[in-house]
Amino acid sequence: MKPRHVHRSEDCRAISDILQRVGDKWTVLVVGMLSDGPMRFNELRKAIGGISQKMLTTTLRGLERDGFVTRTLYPTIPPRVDYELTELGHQLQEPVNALADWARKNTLRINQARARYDAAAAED
Amino acid sequence: MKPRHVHRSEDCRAISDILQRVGDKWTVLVVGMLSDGPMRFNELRKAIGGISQKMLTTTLRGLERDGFVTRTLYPTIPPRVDYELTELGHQLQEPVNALADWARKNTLRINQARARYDAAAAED
DNA sequence: CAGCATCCTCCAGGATACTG
DNA sequence: CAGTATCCTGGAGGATGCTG
Repeated sequence: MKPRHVHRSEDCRAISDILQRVGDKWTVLVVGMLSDGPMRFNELRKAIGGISQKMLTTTLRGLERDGFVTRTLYPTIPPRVDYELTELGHQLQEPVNALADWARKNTLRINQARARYDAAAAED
Repeated sequence: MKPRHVHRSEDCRAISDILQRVGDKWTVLVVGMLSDGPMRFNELRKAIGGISQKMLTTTLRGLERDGFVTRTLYPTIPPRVDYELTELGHQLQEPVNALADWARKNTLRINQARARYDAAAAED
């Protein structure tokens, strides 16, 4: 008696939750950048490009809170802080990359659908 | 010479885009509900529960525009409108479900990490 | 029934300035 | 260098009322 599908409302809400967690503007960018190894704050900032310092801090704190990233402070002068993916953080990348692959493969179809829809909407 | 990883900024932005597209509050709920077959507007509304009529409309229009859903109007009185997943819409579910599975498996670890983080933050 | 129009609230996220 | 503190804006999303 396996559950028929994933369509029960509660299940879908759990899905929605994680997608929203990971679907904000910067989270996957940050995680992606960290997948090769630890990085420092401003190193991340430069590598990502376009992220405000406030949002980088916020995003990193969130990732740290959820156990995706560790923060290591070296109390030198000037201070140095390394961010590194945890095991959980690395695992997260697999399903995210699966979605990314799908996205890459279907970007064209989606854009075509959009163009068609917009053209149809414009002609009346 | 395969691309080393998916960490190029542009790639990650594409990922981020699709995740934001699908990571809004209602999209996956609607898609999930439609995966068994076509549904009418208010049928969806009731099944999902908690969604405002405005957001259901908005979400469905977005899904239609991107080619994930078709809208069929039966000009009866009163009118009847069926929404149905396209092939593309069905395909989308696979990677989304993969992420959902991951989320289900790791919800406990995440919640534990959060509890730990919050406890540590509270004690000073 | 399946919506559009309108108004309102809240917060993600940016800009800027300051600090240990 | 790696942040915190403030202020501000746009847009996601809800509530309500009206209509073909």
